[in-house]
Amino acid sequence: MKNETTKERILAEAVKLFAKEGYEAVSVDEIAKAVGIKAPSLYKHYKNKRAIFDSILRFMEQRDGEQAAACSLPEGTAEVMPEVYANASTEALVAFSKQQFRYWTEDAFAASFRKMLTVEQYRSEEMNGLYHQYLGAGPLKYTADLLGSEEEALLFYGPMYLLYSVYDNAEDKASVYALLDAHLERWHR
Amino acid sequence: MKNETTKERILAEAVKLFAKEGYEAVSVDEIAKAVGIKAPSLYKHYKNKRAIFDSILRFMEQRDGEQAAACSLPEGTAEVMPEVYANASTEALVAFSKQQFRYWTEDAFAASFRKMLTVEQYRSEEMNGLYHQYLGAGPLKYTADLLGSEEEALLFYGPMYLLYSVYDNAEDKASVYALLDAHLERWHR
DNA sequence: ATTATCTATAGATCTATAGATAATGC
DNA sequence: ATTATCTATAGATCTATAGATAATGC
Repeated sequence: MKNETTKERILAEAVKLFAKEGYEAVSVDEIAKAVGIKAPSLYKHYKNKRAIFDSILRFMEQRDGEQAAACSLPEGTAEVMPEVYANASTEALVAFSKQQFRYWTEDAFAASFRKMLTVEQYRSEEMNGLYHQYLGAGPLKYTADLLGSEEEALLFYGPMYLLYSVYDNAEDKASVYALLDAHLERWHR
Repeated sequence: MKNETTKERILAEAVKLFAKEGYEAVSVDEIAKAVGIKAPSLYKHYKNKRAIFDSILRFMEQRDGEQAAACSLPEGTAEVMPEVYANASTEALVAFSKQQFRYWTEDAFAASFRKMLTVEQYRSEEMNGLYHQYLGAGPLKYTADLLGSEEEALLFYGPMYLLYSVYDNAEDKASVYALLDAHLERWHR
């Protein structure tokens, strides 16, 4: 693969630590140790600890934009573009959901980011907003718009949302993917 | 109501702060301020900061035991007492689930405790275990035992689990209870 | 007389900076 | 010559204790 820069390694180690312990509980010394440098060296790459956190948010924002573009699903909300939503098939929703689940579980950065948002969600309005945008009310609303029913959306996305938690705790990850597939099967027949 | 002791007030304020910020991010000074005393006074009631946290866990453990006893639902697992599980009706599951949801949202201590476990779940094996016991794999397994199907259990509990998150973020709490009721309706007809 | 609170503070830890030294690029 | 790292450390904050003072119970 590509040679990661120190700046990138800091981001990767920081998001892992923030996911496990929460932003405040992680010291810059811990991050530095994980990267294999001394704490003051971090400050050559980031202005301060908060700048590392902010970079994680911006990095994810960028990646999310790229991914949405790559899988050609409508961005924006139903209000903005109702005709696109009306035309999207349930098949597409199933395929998209499966991909999203794999992304939030298998992609190391995304998985850490998801946990980080989970543990930071109550600390500020901003974090609450991002949590729901990426993982909570956001996907639920998106699903409701496509399925045309909030109750159906709950039945569709609720189990997926719970499976993230099951996945994180599962020894046998394959069995969780099997459960997800069985669940999603219900919607394309 | 009863006159709360300072020791109880400390517990109540601490769980609120731990829920919002996470254990490590909360200083004993913050807890003391919330209670309306100076930090050193806390140490007359608890040996140290960790003892406050531990008391929260023990208090919840006790309350959970009491509640389980009060609503006469089988404790223990299906392996231990399969005949009891087999006889329990889906009606009872619906009623119990509705009660559980109200407990974890309306009861101030339980709601804070739920959030606290959410933000502490990745920090240690113990916290991961408690999170799943109270909110994740525990209720899911319990439901699967009663419904006799893991997939059905996902459909039943997944939406409930997601609604906790929706509830926390909702301005109109009543609409969330309406959604929950509509969801649970599916299982008793 | 005992218990709860306070002020003052020790000792640890944490963020960030200053300035020296080593590594890298022209 | 510039950039990345290091050591040393200032200054802030945090947990916990010591000892004085106020409040409460017999």
